[in-house]
Amino acid sequence: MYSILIVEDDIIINGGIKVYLEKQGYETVSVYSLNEAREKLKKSFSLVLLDINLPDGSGLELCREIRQSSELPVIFLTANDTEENMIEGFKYGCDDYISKPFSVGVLEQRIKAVLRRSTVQSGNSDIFSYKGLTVDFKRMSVTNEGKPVKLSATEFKLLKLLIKNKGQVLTRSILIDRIWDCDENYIDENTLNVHIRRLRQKLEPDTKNPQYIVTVFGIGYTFGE
Amino acid sequence: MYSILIVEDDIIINGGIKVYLEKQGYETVSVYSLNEAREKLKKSFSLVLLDINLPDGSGLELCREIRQSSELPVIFLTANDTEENMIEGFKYGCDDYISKPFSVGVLEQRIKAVLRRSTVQSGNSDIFSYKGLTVDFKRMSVTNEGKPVKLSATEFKLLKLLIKNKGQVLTRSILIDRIWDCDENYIDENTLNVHIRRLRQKLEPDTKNPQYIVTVFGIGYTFGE
DNA sequence: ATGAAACTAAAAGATTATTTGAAAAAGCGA
DNA sequence: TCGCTTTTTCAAATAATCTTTTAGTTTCAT
Repeated sequence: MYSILIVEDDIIINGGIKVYLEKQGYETVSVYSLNEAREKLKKSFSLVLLDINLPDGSGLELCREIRQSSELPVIFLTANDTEENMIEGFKYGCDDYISKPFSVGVLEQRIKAVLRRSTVQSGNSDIFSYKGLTVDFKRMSVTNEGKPVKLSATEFKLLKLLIKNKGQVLTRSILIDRIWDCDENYIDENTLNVHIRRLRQKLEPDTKNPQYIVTVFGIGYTFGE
Repeated sequence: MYSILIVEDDIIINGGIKVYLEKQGYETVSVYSLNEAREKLKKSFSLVLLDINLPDGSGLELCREIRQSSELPVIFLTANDTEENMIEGFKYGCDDYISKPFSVGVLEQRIKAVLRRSTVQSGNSDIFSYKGLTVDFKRMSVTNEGKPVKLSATEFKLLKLLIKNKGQVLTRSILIDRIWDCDENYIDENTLNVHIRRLRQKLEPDTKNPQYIVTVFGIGYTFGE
């Protein structure tokens, strides 16, 4: 369950976003000023929607404060080009911005995308799990549907690379580069394919329909989805 | 922190640029040939300074390769009018060129300008959305009305090209040039039509009335409106 | 109404992935 | 170190998927 803080002084817009997002299954909290936002931010959220122009200051300010202590994703709501330029100029680490007026559908897409990215980044934890698969990077152990799985060093490296870049498609050449320390004497692409195959045999319940290691035809592989 | 790849076979010039830019706070990597550049480009850079005449080929060649997968800004270093003319035919949104001999100060100004332009133009994120369509260029994923859509490599390339040039009409010959490595053995225009058709089948709610990929009769295609 | 341009559908052609098996290399314990 | 096991690599056959061509149909501008 994701929780979203909506910081927007326009009551109509704020309410509109709130109603829509809640209908989509998000938890939301609406505030209308920087100070209220600061207060609420003592609790934790998955994401902040942040207006730039607020009655008691600029959203940019708040974004900077947030960045000082966390990686909480921020999406700015901008009213015009000037504000967009401000964002560019300030280079505050915002994750995205969206220009008013916007359709709630588009907003939701952006939110999803940002959340997806941010949960990927949180992949610096030592233990990863997805569906029946659990990988402990520190202990280098993998379990699938509760059962331990033995992987070779290369297989583990490959799986780790895919997981750490979950959501992104990794081309074969990138995978090869990263697994076989850059410019080792040339490695055949098929070698990679074979390693993928063995990983699949060990992990996938149905090899013909992989849910973990997915082929992107003509490009490479990606984890999940 | 910006990182700049310097591709220039003249050791003196290359070194001079490197020293100056590093003093200005840029990270730089120097290479002296196309092949070295290709190797380094597996890592990411903010900008490429690219000589035209290189021992193992033309910088234009490399630029084209870069363009196939990204909008990484390129500034050409040209030695004479002939080279400048060659570039004109080549130019793309975020490219620029500078004629030798140049002062490093001028070079830095250009670099700043290009970087500014590229971060503004390339927009706020890798995510594009319009009506029900969302394209995540980094993830290479597309969703339509919330549902994921699987595109082939060519289809994705085509869609990306149209979206990145939203607002202008792309002629068939330009599309073909950019998608099929320029002077591949001649590609039939109908091939392109067929790819467009498949994209439409996958994306358009009503194929007869396309809202995303719009035909401009007698000329080519354009994205949206 | 006409010819040129664009679209469609389906088959042929070309690429790219997967699978398999076997040889080479690397690890490992005695 | 030797022989054994495991892992990795490569090559070739098969399978899956994508691309291009062809040919017929529709749409468009004049």
